[in-house]
Parts: sequence; structure tokens; C-alpha cells
Amino acid sequence: MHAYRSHKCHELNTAHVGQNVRLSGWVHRVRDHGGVLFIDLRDHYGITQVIADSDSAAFADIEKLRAEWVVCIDGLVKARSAALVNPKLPTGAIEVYATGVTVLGEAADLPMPVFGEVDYPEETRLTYRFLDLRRDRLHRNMMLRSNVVRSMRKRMWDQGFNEFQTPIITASSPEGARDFLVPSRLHPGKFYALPQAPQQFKQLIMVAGFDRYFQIAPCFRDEDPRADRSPTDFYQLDIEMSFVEQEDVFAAVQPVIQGIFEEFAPEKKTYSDWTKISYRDAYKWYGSDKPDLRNPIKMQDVSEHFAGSGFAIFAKLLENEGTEIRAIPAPKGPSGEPVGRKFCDRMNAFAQKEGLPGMGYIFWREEDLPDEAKVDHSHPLFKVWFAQMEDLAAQDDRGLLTAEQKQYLRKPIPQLPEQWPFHSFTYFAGAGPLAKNIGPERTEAIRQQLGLGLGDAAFFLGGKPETFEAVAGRARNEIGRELKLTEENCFKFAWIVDFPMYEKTDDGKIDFSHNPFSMPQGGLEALNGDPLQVYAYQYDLACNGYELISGGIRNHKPEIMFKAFELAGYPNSEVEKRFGGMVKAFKYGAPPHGGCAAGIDRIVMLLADEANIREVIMFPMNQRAEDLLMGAPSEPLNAQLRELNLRVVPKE
RNA sequence: GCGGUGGUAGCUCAGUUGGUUAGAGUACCGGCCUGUCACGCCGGGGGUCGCGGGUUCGAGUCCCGUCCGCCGCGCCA
Repeated sequence: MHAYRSHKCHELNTAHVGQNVRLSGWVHRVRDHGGVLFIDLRDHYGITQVIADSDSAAFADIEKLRAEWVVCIDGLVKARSAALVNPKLPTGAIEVYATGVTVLGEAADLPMPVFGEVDYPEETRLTYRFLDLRRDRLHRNMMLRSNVVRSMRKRMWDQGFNEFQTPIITASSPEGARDFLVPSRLHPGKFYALPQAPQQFKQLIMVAGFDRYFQIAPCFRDEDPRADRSPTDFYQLDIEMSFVEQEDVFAAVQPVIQGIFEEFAPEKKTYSDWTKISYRDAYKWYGSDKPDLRNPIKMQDVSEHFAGSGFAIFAKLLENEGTEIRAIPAPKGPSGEPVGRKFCDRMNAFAQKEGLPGMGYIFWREEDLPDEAKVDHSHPLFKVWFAQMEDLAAQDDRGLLTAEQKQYLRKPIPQLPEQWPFHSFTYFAGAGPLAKNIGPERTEAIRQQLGLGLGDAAFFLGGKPETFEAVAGRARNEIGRELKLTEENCFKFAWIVDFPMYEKTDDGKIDFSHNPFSMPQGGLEALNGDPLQVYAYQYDLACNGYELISGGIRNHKPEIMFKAFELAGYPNSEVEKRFGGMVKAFKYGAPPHGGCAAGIDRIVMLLADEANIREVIMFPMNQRAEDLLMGAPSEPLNAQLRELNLRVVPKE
């Protein structure tokens, strides 16, 4: 007999009845009935019920067991009678009658139970991560992660990619985020850095002729965390390919990612049409470069309806250069409940909370035409009513209008009818202060442009797009969620392409807006024009509102690279100094190449249906980038500092 | 750095308008129980109500400050 176990806790069944077995695991749950007691014994694989009664030699010892003790049980497999079978357990048809027990590891009183599904404060969970990991949820998440990584590797290998490891202790590479620095003992005063990504190394691997590379690579960035962003370190599926264009990268990556989602979330729909949306359109339509396309709301420019209108705030705004008014359509949700003033006010408050002056709105409800409009066919409201009826007639699939009524609507107005076919003069009236200010005709024009109807609403934001776009995007998320417009149980992907190469910083300088290593579209020539009009071969993959992948076709020509950096204010000497290794390599025959990196933690997070990235990381940091279990960061020993020639400046 | 929100027993939470000795469940300890699988029943121990100050006859509750957790913003190509 093996010292610890003959079987695992998931595998015994009626076929084993009568066998003497040995199981090891944790005491999941004790049910003590006095003369008979039950232990749910748990290991990585499952749970087996152990039973002991007063006839058992092990009874006295088993009575002393407590939750989470690690024990080895010897016993006899017995079939449960039909009434006692537990269908919830894979091993529920049998139980092990204990004949002996060895305590392998006692457990103190638990700071948090392993049994049960109650939520516990994250601080406790992180401090006792090893206990939390025993619990079903995290245990399952980590196994999912392991399987996802296994599948990723296999899919990459099957496509002819080769996995290589790149250095962890390396040079600072100014890619945007703060570096983690590592002091050098052998070179006092000098520092290594942990890589923010293996970016330069993977490009060098292409220069070295390896053609297709991937790596499950740790990346280190010293930035503040978010729910979907781990501080300190995270893992990427890092990919690079030679002799490729953008479409080749897409074609290589989509089957891997889509395959992973289909494999590990079979109960959800994984859409296979990955649309391409330009960076600028993404902001225009969704207010984000990682739009959640499950939400059908698409924002639109409605400036023309507000220019010179009675709504002075927007009319005035539009007189300034580069301003526009954008609408967020908010159609009523599947419940059919009209979007009312209360919801509109709440969204307005949301915008104010996010730092905007507010968000105007119109909501459409049913109203009677005033009497004068019923007879005066040049009355603006009559025209609105007529236009809406025409609209209705054109798309009348519910038989709301009679043939006679439709007939009438085909006639040009104003033409007095001999027999008036309508009993009702109700129309979709735009309500709210904004509609009042711009009048019924403009309100109607907006309704038509946005394709809205009875019970729907729309929100309006004005100014320079960059000042409100991001908030509009968040409002769009809120609206989609609250009105239940956002499709659930699915994954929708989009490649966000054509990132602008440069942007104007607050102090008016030109700087890289994203990745300085990307190839500018149009090459060297494009860099001679307006930098703000230069787009890069750079792309992200957005999925359900998360950025899952970021990548680009790289700039492999030194002369274009120097020029690109020059535009951002970096002299050649600076480029040589910072990217010396790569520049040197490019001088000796660099192939055109490109690739991307996929956030593994985020992918697993989506697959596990978790909202927080810490739920899929084995030993995550807390929000202040502290490891509560290991006690990191910690103060160094004086001897360590001396050896490194470091001195800590006292805090003021 | 800024904003939101929370902090009461080991853990999850309740605690009314400011009013007796701050409660429940769970875990723990003791007792009872031979078919449970969230076992049940009886009893017990366990509290700096995050911390500090203030108002008040009286503060878990109201006010001010502060610390800590989480979420968001800034930041992160």
C-alpha cells in the first residue's frame, strides 16, 4: 500500500465496493451524530464521504478531527443503500468505512472557512491566500488558467510558432509605464529594469531569423491597479512574426483566441465576425478604444441640429473650432418600459459625477397634437405628425395603419382630405428642457437621424470631443446595462486599427500617442507631413469592453525610426542610447515583422466570468501593490543596502 | 493625488429617532445524538463598534479629523 493513498477522492465508485483503500486529504466537513460520524474528505480531485461508528477502531481518533486537518484514512469501500446515495457527489454511491486514521497535519482555528460559498473580505482572502485557493471558486479558476495556458501553447505550436524565453533582469525600456528598477551590486549606482514586455527582445528574435516566436511572458509595470489590471506583474501571450502584414497577424491570432473562448466557454456565444474599427471611429461611436460591442448603442454626431438652435449652450459651443454635439441614443429595453425622466436625470447626474457640466436629454412620449395643428397643415407640429405617420406607414409591419390611412399618407401635404382617415392625432413628442429649446422640427430631425421611437430617449454631450468622449463612453455602458440592451452570455470582438502615431500633449508638444516601435502608415514619406495625421500599423483587440490584445507592425527601418523619434523630439543620439541594441540590429538586415501580445489574466478573467483580475491570479497583490501573504514590499537589511551601495532617503 | 463606498465577535451581518447589560448566524469549547451530506438539540467563552477628538445627562448611531479595504479617475502605448 502506498504511504498516503491508494486512490484519489474523486474516483471511488460501486466498482470498488469491498476493497480496502487508503485516502489522504483535508477534512472538508465533519458531521458528528454521536454514535456515528461522517467526514467529507477533500483533495484536489474531489470529495469522498468517510464514515465511522463506535465499532470502528479509528472512531476515537476520528472524533478529534477538525476542519482542514490533513489526514490519511484507511477504510473499506461500502455501497450506500439507495436512499442514502448523494447524487451531488460523483462518489455519492459509496462511502469509506474508516478502520484507521493518521493525522498528517493539524490545522489551527481558521481565519476563514474553506467550506461554504460566503464572500469574505479581500484583505482576509489575500492574507490567507492558500486557504482561499482551497475553496472551490479559486481552485477552479486556477485550473481553468492552467488549461487555458496549455491550450494556448498547443495552438501556437500547432501553427509553427516557437517558444523562447527572454531575460527578466534587463535594461530599462521607456515604453510608457514606470519601470521596476533592480540595483546592480557589481555596478554601484547602476540599475537593471524588469521588462514591461519582451518587446525589444522579440523584435531581435525576428532579426535573428526565427520567423515565428511566442512566449507566455511575465511583464512588469509599476502602475496603479484597476479591477482588470494587476499592479506589478501580469502575463502575456507574446507573439511576433516575420514577413507579415497586419492581416497576417490577425489571421494567425484569431483562431487561437477564438478557439480558446469556444473551448473554455462553450455555454457562451463566441462571435466569429471580428470587425475592424478605426481608433477614431471607436471613440466617435463608443467613446472608447476598447468598446463593448455587446451593447448596441452607437453614438452619432448631431451637431447640425443644434447649430443656430434655440438651445443657447450648444449653439454657442458650436461656434468654436473643433466642437461638436454628440448623441447617445437610449432606446427602451426589452421590457418595453419607456425611458423616463427619472432615468434621464440619473444619467445626467452620472455625467456630472464624472466631471462634465451635465448631459442634456430628450425622451419621446405620446402626445396629442394641439387643436390648431390639426387643421393648419403648415403648422410645424402637423408636419412632425405627418412625417411620423409616413415613417410608420413605410415600416408598418404590425398593421398599425389601415390601407386607407396609408393611402392618405402618400399624398403630398398640405392637401385637405375629403374623408379624414385618422381618429388619432397623437405623435411622438420629444420631451424635456432640451426639446423645448430647439423646437419640434429639430427634435423630430434628431429622432429620425437616431432612428428612435416612442418610449426611447437620447442623451447629448457637447464640446471638443476629447473632453467628453470618454465620459460619453462610460455613460453608454451605464445606459446599455441599465436598460438591459447589452447582450449577455456572449463574447464580441473587434480589432481597433489605425491608431494615430502622435498626439499633442497638454503643453502643445508632439509625442507618441501609443507605441513608438510601430511602423507609420505611408512610411518615411508620411512623416514629412502633419504628424497628427500619421496613423500607425497598430491595433488592439477589444472584447466585451476589455483590451485583450495589443500589437503592431514594427518599424524595422532605422532611418524611419530616427525620423519618427525626431518628430517626437528625440534626437538620434537619444534613440541610439535608449534603443541601441535594436537600432544596431536593424542596421544588419532586419526583416519586416509584427506581432502582438494578449493579456492572459484578462482572457482567463473573462472565461471565468470574474470581474476582478485577482480572482484568476494565484498570488495577487492588493490595491496598494502589497503582497499580504508574503509581506512584500519589505524593508531591506542594512547589509543588503550596503552591498548595493544604496541609502534610503528618510520620508519627510 | 482626487472622487465614491465601506469598516460592529475569528468570519458573514443586523443594530430603529441618540437611551437598559451591543445582537443573530457561523466557527470555536463543553454536553446529548447510529444515516448525515449546509445534520440536529442544549449550554459556554469570545467585542478598544477602525483610530482620535467634539456635541450631549447619555454616542455603534450626530459632527470634525484621520487610518485602512474595495471601485473609479489621473496613470497604464
